[in-house]
Amino acid sequence: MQDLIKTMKALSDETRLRILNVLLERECCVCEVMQALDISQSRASRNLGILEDAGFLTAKRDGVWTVYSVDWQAANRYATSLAKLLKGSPISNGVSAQDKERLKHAVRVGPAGLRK
Amino acid sequence: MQDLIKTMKALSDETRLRILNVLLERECCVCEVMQALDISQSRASRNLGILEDAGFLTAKRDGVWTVYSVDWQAANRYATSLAKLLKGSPISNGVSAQDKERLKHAVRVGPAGLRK
DNA sequence: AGAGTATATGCGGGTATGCGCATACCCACT
DNA sequence: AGTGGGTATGCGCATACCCGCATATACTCT
Repeated sequence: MQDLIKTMKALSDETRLRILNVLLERECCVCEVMQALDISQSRASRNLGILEDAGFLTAKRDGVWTVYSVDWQAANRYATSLAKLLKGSPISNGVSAQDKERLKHAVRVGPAGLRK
Repeated sequence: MQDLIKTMKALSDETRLRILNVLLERECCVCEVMQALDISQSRASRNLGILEDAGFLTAKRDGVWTVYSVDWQAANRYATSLAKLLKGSPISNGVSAQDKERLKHAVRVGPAGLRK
């Protein structure tokens, strides 16, 4: 579940969505991204790093440049797994299983009702 | 693009993913969710509201209870649009279009290089 | 109307996030 | 080795987020 959260967090920022949008066009080094989005160098670098850490991008060194490109395979994996989630397949996870177990015994009374 | 960000933000929280997971099982009122996840009432209510605002849930009043259920149609819409995004279809948006335009003129030089 | 219960929300505090600035790091070239 | 340019990162600040507590609101029943 933590991986899924990291994935979603990576996609819930405008800068990073714009980066992804640009990288879908073609692979870029940091300085190209900063020019395309008209943002600072540290901002570009950091957000590229976050997207890479989340698994959406791969980085390769090309001399002085670090070239980032979309990891299509991983992106597809995320897309399909998320689609599956939203179409009804529940999260297979320890915590989630506990939740569902407790749900079986849950009744329509709130905190006050339970206090009795 | 702001909608997409809101959608992703809604999914980037453990509590909300657990709620979604439980609601995929069956529709629930607030007090059932708080029991299933063993969380406080305000926490359950607030996060249910966030998921509803993002479009994943619909709420209907049933007497004292507010019953939340997954909006399958909307969820499917999100799933497919995200899948499309990750499979290469760029974001159609004013800002993103500007970015791509600037990308055409971007070159492999950084801030120092541009200063010259 | 009044009491009781379920849900929503204002408020304050702790934590996480995103950014710019400055600087460290890394690589190529001389 | 030293210099220059591209990239990563520590730090501090402003802001956003999440939560619990207390309270307000909504609904039902007597």
